[in-house]
Amino acid sequence: MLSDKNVKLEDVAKLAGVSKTTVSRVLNHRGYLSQKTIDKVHEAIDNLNYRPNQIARQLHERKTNLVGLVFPTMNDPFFSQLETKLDSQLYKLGYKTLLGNSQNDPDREQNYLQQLLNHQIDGLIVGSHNKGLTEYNNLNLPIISIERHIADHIPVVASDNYLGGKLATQQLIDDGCKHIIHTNYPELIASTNQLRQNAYVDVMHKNNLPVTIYHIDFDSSLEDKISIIHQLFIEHPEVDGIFADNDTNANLIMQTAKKLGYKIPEDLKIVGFDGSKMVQMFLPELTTIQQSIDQMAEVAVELLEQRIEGNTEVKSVTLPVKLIKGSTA
Amino acid sequence: MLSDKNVKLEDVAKLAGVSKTTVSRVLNHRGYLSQKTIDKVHEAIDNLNYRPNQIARQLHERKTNLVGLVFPTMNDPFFSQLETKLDSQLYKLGYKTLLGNSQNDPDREQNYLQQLLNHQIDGLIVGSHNKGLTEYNNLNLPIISIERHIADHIPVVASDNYLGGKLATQQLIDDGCKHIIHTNYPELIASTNQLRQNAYVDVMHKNNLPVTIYHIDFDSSLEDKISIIHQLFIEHPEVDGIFADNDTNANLIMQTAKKLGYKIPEDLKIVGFDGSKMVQMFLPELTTIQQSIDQMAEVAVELLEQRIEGNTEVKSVTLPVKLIKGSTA
DNA sequence: TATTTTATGTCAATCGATTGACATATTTTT
DNA sequence: AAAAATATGTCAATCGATTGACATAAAATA
Repeated sequence: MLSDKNVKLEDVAKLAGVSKTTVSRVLNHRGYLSQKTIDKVHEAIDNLNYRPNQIARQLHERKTNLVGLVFPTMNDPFFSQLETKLDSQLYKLGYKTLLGNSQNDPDREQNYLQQLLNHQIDGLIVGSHNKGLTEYNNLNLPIISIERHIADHIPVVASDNYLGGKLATQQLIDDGCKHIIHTNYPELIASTNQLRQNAYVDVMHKNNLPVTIYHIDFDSSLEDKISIIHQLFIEHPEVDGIFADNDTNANLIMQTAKKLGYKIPEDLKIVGFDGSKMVQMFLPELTTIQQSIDQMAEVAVELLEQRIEGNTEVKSVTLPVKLIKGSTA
Repeated sequence: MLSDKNVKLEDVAKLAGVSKTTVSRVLNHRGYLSQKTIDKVHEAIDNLNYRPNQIARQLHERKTNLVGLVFPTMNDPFFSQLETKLDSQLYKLGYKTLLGNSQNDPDREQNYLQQLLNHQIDGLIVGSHNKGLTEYNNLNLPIISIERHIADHIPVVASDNYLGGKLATQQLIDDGCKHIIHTNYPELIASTNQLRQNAYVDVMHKNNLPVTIYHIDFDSSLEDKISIIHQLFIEHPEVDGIFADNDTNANLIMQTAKKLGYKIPEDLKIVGFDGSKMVQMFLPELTTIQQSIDQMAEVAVELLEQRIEGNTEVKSVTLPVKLIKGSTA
């Protein structure tokens, strides 16, 4: 078996009977070259199974074609769809994806970030939830954020969360619900989830309905989430509508409600948020606010590319949402 | 804002008033050093926000600490859980993850593979479904495969698929099913899915029951999958049990069956395969064969590490499965 | 005081590919 | 035949960090 790793440009040159410079010219299509030489060199490359060492090339060009992705997890319908699409879009532009899933652990996120930077990534797409990481502020690196405000100069790609919250709440009201509860994260400062909640509060107020919010931490265990949901039903047996901040929680709420004897949608109506492909597949009955997840990825990569190209005037982008009508509301 | 990208070791040396060698010694803890110098250097590093260029370091050490993952997609419960855990385990060993999701497109997989190799990855973990890619055979690179046979010398980490198929089929038989259909991929040559099917066939034969298999391509569209499932019910209205080769298909089968008026489990019993966390969450009622997905990732990373360390005697590993009893069978 | 040990510096090579400057052949075109 | 275009080579520097060889101090120990 030929060992690729140790074959270098020089070996190709030797075998083809030409100079290093000529091989480099063939590889990079520069200068004058005869067809004969080009063929000879390619033949040698094939014979030796030569592969140019990107590391050496990158060192010279000071560009790695590596983009880091920093997200809390991949094992979630929303993030897995998003990262899949990001990877796919980056691939089209010739970038490779370096993972940095932080599991929402701040230490780990910071550490990941350091490592990604050490790897000389050309850019970064961030969608992690951690608060208080100031590292991002001082980076001299193209960054795009998804659904999260990081720093003033970092463009954000986000859904029209306020509209989403409005649509969800209004749907429940139109369905005749009087006691509508909203679930969301406990810490919303930097998250665009705040807008979903704001819309809920505004619409409820406008309709003179009572506002009730339960906090479900994104990172807490399944058991803890279910326990909070149980508590919700115990403390508010009158609830007849729930607007969950994401589909995963909507699902848990549905399952818990069914166990407690609620009939959906007769006794209780539910609207989720996200509308990922996976949830559409496993839970098509869920009425939800669908984000344009794939489009978010497309736009994020476009913006990042612009930043990498040196454009400093990159603006944040808001994307449309739409209500997907299932049978739960 | 201090620009990190352009700060190099030499700048640190200059600011600290020491030589490049001394800075390098501080960074790599080599040779004799006074505390005073160490402090001075660290201070300069902090002031300049210096970060050693990994590319340069890697070029010298000929090690990148990068591991490539080649899988068909991330937007799938099984693969997303697997890749999440792989990333997490690799992280613990100091490796970063370079993504290569092929969408099961052979050209793309080959291209990805080339690019990963160009990036001088230290190792590769493969779980893609593509057949006929001979590239893997000639690579002088540590590779571990997951649930797929690639080449004789490449260790495979896989579940006890035969046992899984046996448990699933037996469960349906124990439930009194007489007309049990199995769904699986059309091309099983390299896939360990073959064993699930073999077990089904064996158990059915032993019980003198008729064998019926439908092929659902992993990569075909949702519509095509559903269409095949529809056809299944049209051609075999007598079916009373289905053993699906994965939970995603089991889900589609359930949904289609319900639409056609089947009651589950009264009229039709279903057993899936995979038992990922996400499916457990969204479809807890599904009876399924659970693979030890997290453990697969753990073992794969362990084996890869051994290969990277130079151990050429790395053996394939088979992991246990267990039947998770839901309400569908 | 003589001898180690500790602390730091200088210098150059290395990792592998790229590139600019320059030289020297061939061809091809006027 | 002269001028221009084409084809290749040599050489050295560069990208940034690492390292070995060697030199030279200063501090600690015998």
